[in-house]
Amino acid sequence: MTKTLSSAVEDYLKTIYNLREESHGTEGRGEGGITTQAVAARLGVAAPSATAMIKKLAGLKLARHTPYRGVELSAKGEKVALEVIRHHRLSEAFLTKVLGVEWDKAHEEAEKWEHVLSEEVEARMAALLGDPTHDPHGSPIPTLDGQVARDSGRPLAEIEAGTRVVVRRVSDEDAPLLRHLQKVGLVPGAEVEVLRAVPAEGVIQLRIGKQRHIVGLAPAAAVIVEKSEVMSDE
Amino acid sequence: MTKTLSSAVEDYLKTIYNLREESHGTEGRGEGGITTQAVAARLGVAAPSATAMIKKLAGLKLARHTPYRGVELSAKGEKVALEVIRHHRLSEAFLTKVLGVEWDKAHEEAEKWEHVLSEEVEARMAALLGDPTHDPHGSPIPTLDGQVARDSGRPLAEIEAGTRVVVRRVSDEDAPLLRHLQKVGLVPGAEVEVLRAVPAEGVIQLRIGKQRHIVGLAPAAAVIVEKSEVMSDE
DNA sequence: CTTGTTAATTAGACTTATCTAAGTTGGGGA
DNA sequence: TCCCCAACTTAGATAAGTCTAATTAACAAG
Repeated sequence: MTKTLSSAVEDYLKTIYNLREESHGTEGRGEGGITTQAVAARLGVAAPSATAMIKKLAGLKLARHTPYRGVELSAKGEKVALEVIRHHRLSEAFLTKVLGVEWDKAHEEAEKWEHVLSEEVEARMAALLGDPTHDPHGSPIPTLDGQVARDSGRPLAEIEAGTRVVVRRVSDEDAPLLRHLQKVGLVPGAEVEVLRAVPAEGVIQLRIGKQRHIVGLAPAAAVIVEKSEVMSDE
Repeated sequence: MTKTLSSAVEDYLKTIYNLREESHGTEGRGEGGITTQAVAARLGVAAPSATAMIKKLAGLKLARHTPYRGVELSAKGEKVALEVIRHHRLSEAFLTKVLGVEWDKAHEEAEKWEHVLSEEVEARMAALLGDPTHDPHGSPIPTLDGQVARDSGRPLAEIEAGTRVVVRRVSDEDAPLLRHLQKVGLVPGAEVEVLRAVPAEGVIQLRIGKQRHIVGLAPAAAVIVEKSEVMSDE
């Protein structure tokens, strides 16, 4: 019944899930769901490859496909996607916390680990880490039964000047970007004040901790923050 | 230059290397090297699949192939094989020591891990484990520069009655066998006395530690032991 | 309501690794 | 020496996943 799925299938499911999450601020979605080209671009494959795989996923009842309209995961597909994402994020946490791998390298390593973790090893990793709820980049780790903490927050790039915020999570896709963010201190938990936005230059001025930094809008869009008026429980 | 090799290629190289090691007590070797069918059998593939891959390895200069005569690794092929085996045995050690995975399950997990470990993660695992020289089954872990401690020893099945030996290593291929060996205490380091061989019944009587056991010749062939007259340095 | 552009799909080919079925080859036994 | 058989290789097919080139669909702009 639980036939083993190929890594390729797992990668597509994960990608479609992630794109759906991200696109709640619209982009890359038709009404049917996620765009073929968005999937292809994220995975670095040609569009026809994505079409072919999407049709395969539909055949496996892991997704629904409306030709020319987009793709959407079925409940079954979402379940598999969440398992893969759990493996990925647990691996990232394990790689950084236990093995001391750098932040920016953990993602690509986890990209490989996520496909080879048995349920048993996954459970042991989780236990060893104390059942973490978030990975090192601040993304929530789905639970065994598929629950995902849905964090609120907005991209740092959209915050009005004069606001004080705290960093919740950063995108883990881009290693050079990640190194930059780490260097300036834009890591989960950091306290930040938006001093001034300079749209003409495409940059914003920030106070990060006690330091002042100027960062571009692109990196700032990859940083999800939350207002820090109320001293929250963290 | 260092083009990435497929898992399949890595598996064949590892298998040819392992068969060569084991066949120093002859079997499965033609003079040219390792037999096609030995490779096919070990990997669980049909003979033509092995032929095809062996020809591919020869084309990649990873092995020499004399048709109808057998295959032998080149220096380059052996180097790759040793890297894969290092990954495999480090993973076994890591899985049992750090994650607490059972002896008999570690092998199949490592079978997957060996193909996804980056050099960096490998190094960190090795450091965390204190640069172990042997895996949990007693097999030597090749060093980074390709040195392998060549342990002496003979199969327990061939030891004369009345001899006292110490277990050096056991084959890691077969999980049920491994569980059996663990149950009776035939693990690396165990002290054993061969009490009597009963060839007619295909069994031998042993004293393992303070317990007496009767084990079959098949399991006994998978256990490599060394005479323990001289109290060695371990 | 036609048209043009962009996205999506189909068509057809290639790669890797596998299989079964059908030849070959090498070496031992009569 | 000849023959036979097991082992090996060749031939041809299949399955996954990818690609480029060509076609088709959606839809916004005239």
